[in-house]
This record gives sequence, C-alpha cells and structure tokens, in this order.
Amino acid sequence: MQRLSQGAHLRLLLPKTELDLAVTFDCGQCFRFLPQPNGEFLGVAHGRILRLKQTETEILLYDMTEQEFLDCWQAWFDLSTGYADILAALTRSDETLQKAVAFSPGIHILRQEPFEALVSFLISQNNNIPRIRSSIERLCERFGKALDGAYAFPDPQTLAGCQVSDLAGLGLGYRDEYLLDCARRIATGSLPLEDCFTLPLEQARALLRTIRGVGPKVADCVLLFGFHRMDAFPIDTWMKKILAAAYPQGLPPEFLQYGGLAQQYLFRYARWGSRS
DNA sequence: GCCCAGGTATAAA
DNA sequence: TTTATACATGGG
Repeated sequence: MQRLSQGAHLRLLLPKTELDLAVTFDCGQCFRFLPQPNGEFLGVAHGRILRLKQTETEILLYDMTEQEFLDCWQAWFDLSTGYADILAALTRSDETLQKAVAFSPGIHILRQEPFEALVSFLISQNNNIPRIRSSIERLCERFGKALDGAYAFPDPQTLAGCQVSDLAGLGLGYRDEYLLDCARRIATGSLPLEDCFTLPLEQARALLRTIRGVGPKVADCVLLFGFHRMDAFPIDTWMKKILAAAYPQGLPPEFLQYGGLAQQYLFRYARWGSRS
C-alpha cells in the first residue's frame, strides 16, 4: 500500500474492495465513527479526532503525519492483516459466506482500545445501535478529555471515581452499575484486562465473564473488537437465526480460527443484504 | 400504549 | 443443565 504525504494530510492508495470504511464503520463493531453530510467520516479513537475521506482507489487521512500513521493508525485499521487469504479460506466451501462477502467486501476488524470496546458492548446489551451511540457519546462528553470539537473516550480511572448518580441522564439504564463495577476493577488492577490478548480463548472468555453484565455475547464482542481475537464468535439473536438456516450441521471448521470475521459479514448480510 | 433493541442475572423447573 | 422473566430507556 503506497502512502503519499500531501501537505498536512496523508493519502493511502488502497482500493475500497480491500478496506471499505463505510461498511467497516457501519457493521456494528464501533460506535463513534459516522459518515458526515459531505461524505467524509469523522470519529474519535486513541484520544484524537480522525477525519477521513474515501474514494474507490484511496483513503485520505486529514491532519495526519506518516509517523503518526505508522505508530498508531496502520494497526488501528488493521492494514497489515492478510484479509484476502483469510476470506479465501473462509469462502472456499461456504456459499452463504460467499454471498455475504460479495455483498459488501472490505470489512476490517478494527483494533479498538480494549476498555472502550468493553464499555461499548456492556452498553450494547438489550439495546439498539442509535441508543448505544448516543449513550457512548454522552459518556464521552461528560467524562472524556475535551478535544477540538469532540471528546476522547474516558479512562477507567475517571469512571472508577464516579457514583451511579453521576451517570444519570446518559441513557445507560440498569447498565450503569455494570459500567462502574468494571471501571473500578480495572482501575484498581484487580482485573488484568490486557491478558485477553494472550490467554487461550476459553480462559479469556472466563476472565471477561467475571465482570457483571458480561455474558457470552458481550465477552466475544470484546475479544473480537477490543483484542482482535478473530477466533471469538459473538452469537446474537440474528446470528442464531442465520446459523440455524445456513449451518444446520454445525459451523465450518474455518470458523474456529476466523469466525469473528465471518460473523461480521454474515451479520451485515442478514440485516441489509437479503432484503427483497 | 405496545414492541423492540447486536443480552444477562436470577430464579425456578 | 435448560427455560422463563425482569431489566431502563428511547424510538418506531
């Protein structure tokens, strides 16, 4: 992938079929990156505002040095993973997945920050995406560092110092206690969250499920989106239907390694692709 | 008003 | 071990 500095901006020569920002941001893995009326994308991660524009052949990152890209955003966008090979393996003998990938190619699993992923998917339970977004945004406005026109995601330490009453008005509902519980345990160091990068899948799941409000679905979302564990496989209400219809004899073996990526494609296809 | 939303904790069978 | 129910809250 070629990189070109253009004034204060950085241009990536990268076909949209390889990384499609609209699809990647909209497939339910992240909640803070939204398309703007002018066609650009705006979001916040790693304590900075990211402004982007994509064409069929390139991505423009505004106010980005090459060094900053290499230090942080190359990894965040997961541009070093060989998606072509993974998708080839996944779709080799799977017609359902072939259709799903053909419908909207270019999904990457972003390497989001673990704490942000954990909090986001704690909030996501029994909730809908617009409401999840607004809750997260208000949480950042109230407790995150002010940036130029947006707010960073708050630290565990900041949230650990809160009371339930401090969270009123964010729309968290009963999930407010879950959030405080996990922020406190992380802030005190009693929950070694970073271990989820290296622990065997089942042990990482077990660790996350010691957090109140983290069940099987949320745990796998956190592993997939916060720790880039493509062997995690979040099963939600949609996936239950999809799996019953498409894989009555059980999951293809490739899903053991890359089920998380397969899940993203299947989820999107089921929701938006198979309408009449 | 009623139903639902990328579920989970809890109690009961 | 599997199956029901409550859960806060806003949008359709």
